[in-house]
Amino acid sequence: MLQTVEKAAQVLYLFTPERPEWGVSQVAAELGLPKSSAHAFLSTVAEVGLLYRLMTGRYRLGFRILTLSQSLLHNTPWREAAASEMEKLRHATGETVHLAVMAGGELVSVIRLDGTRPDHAQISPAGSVVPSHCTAPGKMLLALRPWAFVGAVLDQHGLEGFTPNTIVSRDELRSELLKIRERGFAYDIEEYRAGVCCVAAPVRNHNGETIVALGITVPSERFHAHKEALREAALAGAERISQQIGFDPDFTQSGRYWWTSVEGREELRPARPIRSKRSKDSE
Amino acid sequence: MLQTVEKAAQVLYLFTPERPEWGVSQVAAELGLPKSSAHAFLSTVAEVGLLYRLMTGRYRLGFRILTLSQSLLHNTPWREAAASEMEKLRHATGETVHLAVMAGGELVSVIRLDGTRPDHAQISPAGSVVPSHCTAPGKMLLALRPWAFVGAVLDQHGLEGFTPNTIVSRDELRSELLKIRERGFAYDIEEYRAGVCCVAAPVRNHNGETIVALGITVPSERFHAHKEALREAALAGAERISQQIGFDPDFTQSGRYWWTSVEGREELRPARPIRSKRSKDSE
DNA sequence: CAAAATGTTCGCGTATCCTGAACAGCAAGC
DNA sequence: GCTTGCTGTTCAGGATACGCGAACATTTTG
Repeated sequence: MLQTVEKAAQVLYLFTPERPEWGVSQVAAELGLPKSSAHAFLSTVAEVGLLYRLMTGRYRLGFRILTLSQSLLHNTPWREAAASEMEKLRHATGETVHLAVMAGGELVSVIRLDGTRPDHAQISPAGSVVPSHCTAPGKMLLALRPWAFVGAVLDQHGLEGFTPNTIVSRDELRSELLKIRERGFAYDIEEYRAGVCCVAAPVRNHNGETIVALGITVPSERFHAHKEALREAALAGAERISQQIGFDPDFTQSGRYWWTSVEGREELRPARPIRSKRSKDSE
Repeated sequence: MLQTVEKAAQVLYLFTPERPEWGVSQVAAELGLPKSSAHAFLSTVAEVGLLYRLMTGRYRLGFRILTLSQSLLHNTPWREAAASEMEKLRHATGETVHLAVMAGGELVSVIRLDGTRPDHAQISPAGSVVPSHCTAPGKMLLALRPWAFVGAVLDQHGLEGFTPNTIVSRDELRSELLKIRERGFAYDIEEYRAGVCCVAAPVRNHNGETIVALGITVPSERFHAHKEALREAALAGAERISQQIGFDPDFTQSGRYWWTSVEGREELRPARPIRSKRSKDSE
């Protein structure tokens, strides 16, 4: 709903570190809009301060972003607690440790700690957006959401293939998610980047809901040599974080459909009774 | 234009560190919208990841903000150069030094360095939004914009009074801005916070345009005792920063109306010839 | 100097958003 | 307990505001 706002967000999200500057025509071409519409969007978003207009008529992100960012970090105290636990995990394993949440159907990295080994896995920095269907934390978080949600995400972002191992079939992904849900952890065996694997474990709050996922990312050879140990480390780490921050009231964030199940039978216990019984678990 | 997007931004800006959580009814009451409209806005903005929906139906900022913030900081290299110069200034004066830009008609603090003296002036942290009509950097930036822009800003945000010294009359503000423009610096004599004064100087790029302002904020007694010295320090500091970062191409940010003048006669030289001759210097 | 690109403006038609009223859960209230 | 206020949510009709295409102004390319 409110497609105008959705499109404005799309425009905003075009501004990445790799491509920080956009003009009207470029935006129009990229999003398939008429130039005049692109102009209206850029102009309006700039007017409210989220973009800044250069003299040339091109645009960059505006400093009002900084304000929102401050507000966000200020009321996310659990970040620090999680970071300190993750530091221990990095020290123990020497590998790259990261924490991610889902936002807007994609995976956003919240904390990244690079491994201490010289050949630690390189992953994208905190704040990055990565697809959810081909990363361990992404699949972990998808697995604990109802299929209706997963379907909506896939409709919107598709199942892009990055390596030969990437799951690009909906059915295959579905059974993978069911398996992950049952086991309680997720693997990514070179599904996003060749030569890089990852294990992810869910961080739960006191209601058993999973909002964020912890991942340990490791170069393939070493990953396969210590698969079980890494998995246990991830699970234990996620568990410790859960205990530390699970009762933080700020941590009860959730999407629209937390409690419903993947299959339709197996059901997650919600914190409070379900209110609307929107059982159109379509597709 | 695009009032839908504007309202969505208004909704987003409600989420401050002091008030990080909002429900549908609260937003509706605050912005004077029907509940259903507030619902649509919150719901849509959450869908794109800029907000996050709690289980209770209340909302918080979403982590997609983090992504934008990363992009912004990544392509704002002049922050570091400015910060190092400001550090020198803090060391020399012992006072609180800050740097601010205008975004969405209000003043956004980009860098804040607390003074080293035990009784240094306390100001709001980086990322904060403060009014522009009653702060020294705000008035400095307004003064270098055409009156049409100033008028639009005042129409939108009004002239709220914070202390007996706050300028609340449009005419009075106008002559104040003209004076500031002529002199090249701005004072704030307890116009925003009682007992606190500030001097601001413009940071210019190589075209002579002013995008950011440097401020030194000081408790009133000490301010009046060293008024001229502080002013010179601010001007010199701003000048050094200008020379360091003035040629950074990222620093040529500008609004819609940079070049036109306050009065209609006196004219700022633009980098490139003026294109649109929108001379509706209304009001 | 010509030509293709840019950002910008304007007006019309229609799709989209805004609204108000009704619904469903929840938390207190005599 | 049942009721009264409060949440968030849904729906459908009517009016507004958005999106489009064409034309303009300017700059950069050839």
